[in-house]
Amino acid sequence: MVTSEQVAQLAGVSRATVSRVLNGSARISDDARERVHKAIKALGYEPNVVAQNLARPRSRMIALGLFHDNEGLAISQLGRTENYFYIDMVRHIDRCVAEIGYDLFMPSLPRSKPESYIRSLQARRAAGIIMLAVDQSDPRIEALIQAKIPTVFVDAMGEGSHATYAQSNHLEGARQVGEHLLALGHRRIAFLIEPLSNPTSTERLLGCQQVLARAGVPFDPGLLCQIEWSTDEAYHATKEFLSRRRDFTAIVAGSDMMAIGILRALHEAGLRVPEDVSLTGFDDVVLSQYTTPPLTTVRQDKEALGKGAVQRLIALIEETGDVSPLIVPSQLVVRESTGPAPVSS
Amino acid sequence: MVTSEQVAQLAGVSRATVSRVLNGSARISDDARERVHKAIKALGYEPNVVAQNLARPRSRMIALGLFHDNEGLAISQLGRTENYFYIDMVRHIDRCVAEIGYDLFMPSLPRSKPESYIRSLQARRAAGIIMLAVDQSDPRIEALIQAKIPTVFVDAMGEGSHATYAQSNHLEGARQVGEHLLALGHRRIAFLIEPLSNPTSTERLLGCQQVLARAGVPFDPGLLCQIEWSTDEAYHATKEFLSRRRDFTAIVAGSDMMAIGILRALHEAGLRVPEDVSLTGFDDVVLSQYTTPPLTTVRQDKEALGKGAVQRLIALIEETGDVSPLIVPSQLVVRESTGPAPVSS
DNA sequence: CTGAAAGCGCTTACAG
DNA sequence: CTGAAAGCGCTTACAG
Repeated sequence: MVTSEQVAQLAGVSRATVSRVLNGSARISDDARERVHKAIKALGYEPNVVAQNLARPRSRMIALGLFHDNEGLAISQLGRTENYFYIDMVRHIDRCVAEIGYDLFMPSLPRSKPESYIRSLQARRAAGIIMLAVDQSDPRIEALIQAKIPTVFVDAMGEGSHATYAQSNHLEGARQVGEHLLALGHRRIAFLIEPLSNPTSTERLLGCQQVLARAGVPFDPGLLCQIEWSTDEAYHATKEFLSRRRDFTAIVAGSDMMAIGILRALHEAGLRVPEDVSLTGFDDVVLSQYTTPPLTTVRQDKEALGKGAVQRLIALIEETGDVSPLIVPSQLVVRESTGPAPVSS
Repeated sequence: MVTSEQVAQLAGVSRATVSRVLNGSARISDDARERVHKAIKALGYEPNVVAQNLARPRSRMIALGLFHDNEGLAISQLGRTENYFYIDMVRHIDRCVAEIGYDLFMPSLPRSKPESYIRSLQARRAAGIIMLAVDQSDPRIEALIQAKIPTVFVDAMGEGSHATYAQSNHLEGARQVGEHLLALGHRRIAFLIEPLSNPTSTERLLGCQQVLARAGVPFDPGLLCQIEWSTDEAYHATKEFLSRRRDFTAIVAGSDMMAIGILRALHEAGLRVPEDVSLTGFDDVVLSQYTTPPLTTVRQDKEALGKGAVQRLIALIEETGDVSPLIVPSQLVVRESTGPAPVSS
C-alpha cells in the first residue's frame, strides 16, 4: 500500500503538506499543491481511512442502526419483511452519505445493554448515527440522547441537544385513507396494525379514527387487532381474526408488507378484494404495485426522508444548520384494492 | 472514552499486558489476568476497534460487495428488487461474521475503475471480501483475484490463490423445474430470464434445456427472452413479449422477483395462472409464498450459502481450512403457480 | 510472564 | 506557506 510518506518524498514535501492538500487546507502554495497532486496520481495513492479516522478529532463514519426486538445486527434486521420499507429509504441515505464524503456503516453489535451499545458505537468512532427505530420504548433511544452522540431518529421521536428526528406525516396520510374509505361508503372498518408501542402505528390509527369520528362513524374496538408486523405474522393473525369476525367491509393494514400477508389470508378465505372487502396499506413499497390486486396505499417520500435525515445529522455533527424535526408530507395512492362498500352484508 | 492506558493504571500493569489479556495471549499470570478483567469491568472499557484495525497486521473487518451495473454503493444495490434474494442471504452472513468477532461492512465506493476499487478496499483495511456478483464479465472480479485480496465470490466463478466461490447448484435446480413442467405435460415453454452474462442465468437455462432435449422436446429460440431482472423490467418486458407470442403453456422466470412482475403482466393480459399458463421462479424469496397464486420455485439454501461463504473466507484469510468451491444443493418447491398444460391451445 | 519501545498511517497545533 | 513533532489508541516483536 502506498502511504502519504511516499507521496511526500516524490513531491519533495513533508507528510504534513500532503495531508493539507488532501484536506483542502487554505494556505498551500500552488506549486506545492500541484507537485503533490502529481505524485498522488503517479503513485495511485489513496489515504488510509482507518488511520484518518483515528487521527482526526472527529471521524467521517456514519452509523446506521435499526432497533428491532433488542437486536443489534442492523443488516440482519433490514432483511426482515417488516423493514422492507426502510431498505428503500436506506438507498437514498447511502447515496447521500457517499456524496458528502462520509462512509456509512451498519454496526453488527451483539445483543446487549444500552450502555454497552453506546460504548460499541464510540469504540467504532461513529461521528453520528441514523437510527431507524420501531419501538419508542427502546432504552437505547434515551441512552443515545444522554450520551450526546449526534443522532437522527427515523420514526421515533427522540430529541435532545444532539438529537432530532425525521418522519413522514403519518397522521395526515392516515386521514386520507379514512376519507377515501368513507367516500367509498365503508362504515365498518377493521384495523390490523402493529402494536401501538410503535408510534408510527399509533399515528396511523389516530388519523383514521379522527376522520371516522367526525363523520359520526362509531369505533368498534373489536375490529382493532394489534399484530406483529411481518408478512408472515400478518397472514397468520388475519386467518385467526377471520375465524372470529367478518362483519366489516374494509381493512386498514398497518403497512404494505402486512397487507401482502393479509391479502393471502383473504384469498384463502374466499373473500375477494375489493369486491367483498377493501384493503389499504401504508408506505408504498416497491412491491405494492405488484400485488393482486395492486394495493391502495399511502406513499412515503423516501428520498425526502433519507436526504433530510442525512442533512440534519451533518448539521448536528458540525453544529451548524437546521436541526428541527423533519415532517415529510405523505400522499394517498389509489390503486385497485379499494372499491365501493358492498351494499348487502 | 476510556482507553487501555486507564485500564492498565487501575490494574497496575502495562498497556501491553492489557492488550495481551484482551487478545487471549497465552503467557499471562492468573493474577494479572484477573486484575485486568476487574479493571475492564469497573471502567466499562471497550477497545477502540479503529485503533486495533490500524495496529494489527491484519484487520478484523470483512467487506461485503455487490457488483451491479458498475455501481459501488453496495447497500443501495441491495435494495433493488433484483437483489432481494441476497438480502435474505446477507442476514446469515451478518450473523455468522458477528459470531466470529469480525465486523461486516458494506463499503459505499463511488463508481470507479477496478484498480481504484481495489485501492479503496485496501484503504479501508478489509481483511477480505464477500462479493455478490451478478455479471461474470465485471472487471473487478479479475482485479480482486490479481490483487490477492482474500475473496469469496457468490454466483460468480472466481478462483485464485486467495479466491474461491460459493453458489447453489443452479443446474440441478433447473433440471427439477424442467422435469416438473414436463411431467405436467408442458412442451412449449417460454424462458424470461436475465441476460446470459450472468452465469446463474446461463446455468438455469441450461438445466431446463438438458431435460427438455432428453425428452425430445425441440427448443424454440423465439421463446427465449433475455430481459433485465428487476420486477419492473420483467413486467414491462413481459407485456411486450405477450404482444408478440402467446403460443406457450408455461413460463420459466429467471427469478422469483422477475416472476412477480411477470405475474402482473399475465393478469393484465387476462391469462390465468396456472389454468392458462404455468409459471415458475427461482430462489424462493420470502415473498414467493405470498404471490397470487403462491409461486412454484427452486429454493436456495440461504443459510448454507451464507455460512459457507464466511467459513471459506476465514479459511482464505487465515490460510488454513477448506477453500474449495462450495456448491449447495437446491430444491424444487411446488406451490400453486404450476398445473397441467391446457389440452387445447 | 511482563514492560519499554517502536510502529500502524494519518492529522494538527506549534513554530518559524 | 511549510516542516518537525506529538498524538490518535492500539499491538507486537524485543529484551529481560
